[in-house]
Amino acid sequence: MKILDTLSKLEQGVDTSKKVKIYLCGVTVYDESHIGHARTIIVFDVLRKYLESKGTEIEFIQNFTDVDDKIINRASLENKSAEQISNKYIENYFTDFDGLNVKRATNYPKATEHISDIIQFIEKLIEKEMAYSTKNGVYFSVSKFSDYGKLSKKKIDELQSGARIEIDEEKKDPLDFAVWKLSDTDPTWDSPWGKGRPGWHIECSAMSIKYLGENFDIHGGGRDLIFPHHENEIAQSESYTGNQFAKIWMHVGMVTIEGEKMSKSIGNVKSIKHVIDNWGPNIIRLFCLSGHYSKPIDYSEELLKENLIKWRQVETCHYELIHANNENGENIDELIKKISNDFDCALEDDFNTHLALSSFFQLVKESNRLAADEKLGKENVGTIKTELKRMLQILGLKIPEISNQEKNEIDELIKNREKARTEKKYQDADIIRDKLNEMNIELLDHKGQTIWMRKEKIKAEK
RNA sequence: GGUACUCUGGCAGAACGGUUAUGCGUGAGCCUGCAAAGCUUAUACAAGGGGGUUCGACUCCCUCGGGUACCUCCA
Repeated sequence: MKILDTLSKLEQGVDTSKKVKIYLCGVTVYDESHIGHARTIIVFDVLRKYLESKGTEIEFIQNFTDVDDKIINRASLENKSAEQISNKYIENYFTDFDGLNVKRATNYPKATEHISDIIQFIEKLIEKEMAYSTKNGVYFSVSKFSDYGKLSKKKIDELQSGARIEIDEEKKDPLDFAVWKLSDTDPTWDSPWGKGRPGWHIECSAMSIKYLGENFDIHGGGRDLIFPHHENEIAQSESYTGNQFAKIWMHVGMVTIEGEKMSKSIGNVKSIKHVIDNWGPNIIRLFCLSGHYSKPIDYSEELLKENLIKWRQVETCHYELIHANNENGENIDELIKKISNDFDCALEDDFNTHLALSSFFQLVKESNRLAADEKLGKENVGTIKTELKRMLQILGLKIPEISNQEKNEIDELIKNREKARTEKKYQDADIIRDKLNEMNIELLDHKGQTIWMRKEKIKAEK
């Protein structure tokens, strides 16, 4: 598999013959997760599911930033401890992402649980004279790291002319950033430099190296993290180890809302709760995968609706396959093989989920075409089913299960409707159909048989 | 202002230096007792503006313009 690396700007191969180690910068737990978080996390979810489906072992580490001024502010605002706030939003995170059918990471390390690792990390930076302490805290000395700016393609002298740099007389250079902040406001920890808390970037350096080693395969996150977060991580980590940090930097584009950027001040932040409630997990996942991961994607009713229609086709396909029993099926093994191969090739080539989705929908269309032509024979159903199942699994899409009891009930009602129809009692037949509709069951009248489909209820559809 | 990314038909979104993307939408048809769903078929002949390289550019280069993100410990 090849991934376009932000640092080298080249497509770099991922060695999938051995365990692949991935570190994803997760969320700062001070508020609800939104559709932007969902996109990044879903992209990485599909990446790992694809690699796992190929038999590659994945170690997937995703952090929670649970020390941050935003958390502290929120805590004082709500009269709670920082821990209460972060715990609340961690719990919230899992509710949201379980709801989106995201597989849990191997581990979710938290900054607060790695303070000693962080202190040890900082000590070594000081020892190497890459960091120094002042009366405000410990700072990383940017000028000592000659490659500073290599990820974000920024030049140090240009950065210095930036207007928003805080004036801190204690710092040797305005670009230097805190790795340890001295503070008396909780939460605080003791350190060789005094009571305080870690800076923002240091946790990811310390934790990624702790769990994945000095030189792991993929480091990911949203594009907005390139600077300063990932730039600083590189500076700290490579100073610490003396080696190359992540092999590949993979950054996911932003989600805009109806063409505008998503921001609290505009008030257009779409929480995951909101989007799941309105569209359900499958459509959100399709939406998040509908563009190339590196490019921005625009959240709009129109696009969501388009994905809804596509999802309906998938549902139809699934139920047609369940009921398929035509006598003379068409052999399409070769075609399925090609679609399957195209799907994989798309993902292998810089993880192009949009192209992979077109293969997926091609499979769905092909299957639905055969069903319409009554050529969905018992022999070819197996091939399609297997392939569909494989793709659904990788994409993290799920068609809800139905209990046998419910199935029997449905079959019974359909039988009654068929009876009414043959007797031309159409009013009676329609009453039964309406009743089934209320159970979210739609009927499909084929020539020989009526089949039923449980369509996911989508609030936004009405 | 700087840096990065980006700009393809009504919308979304690909490939490729010379050939139809594809999907949604829209029109027509099939199926149906009627619907719904599904299927078939038709439809866009597009490349932000301007230059250049080339026999030929959507694809390479320059330039102008639009968009998005970031520009530091924190609004």
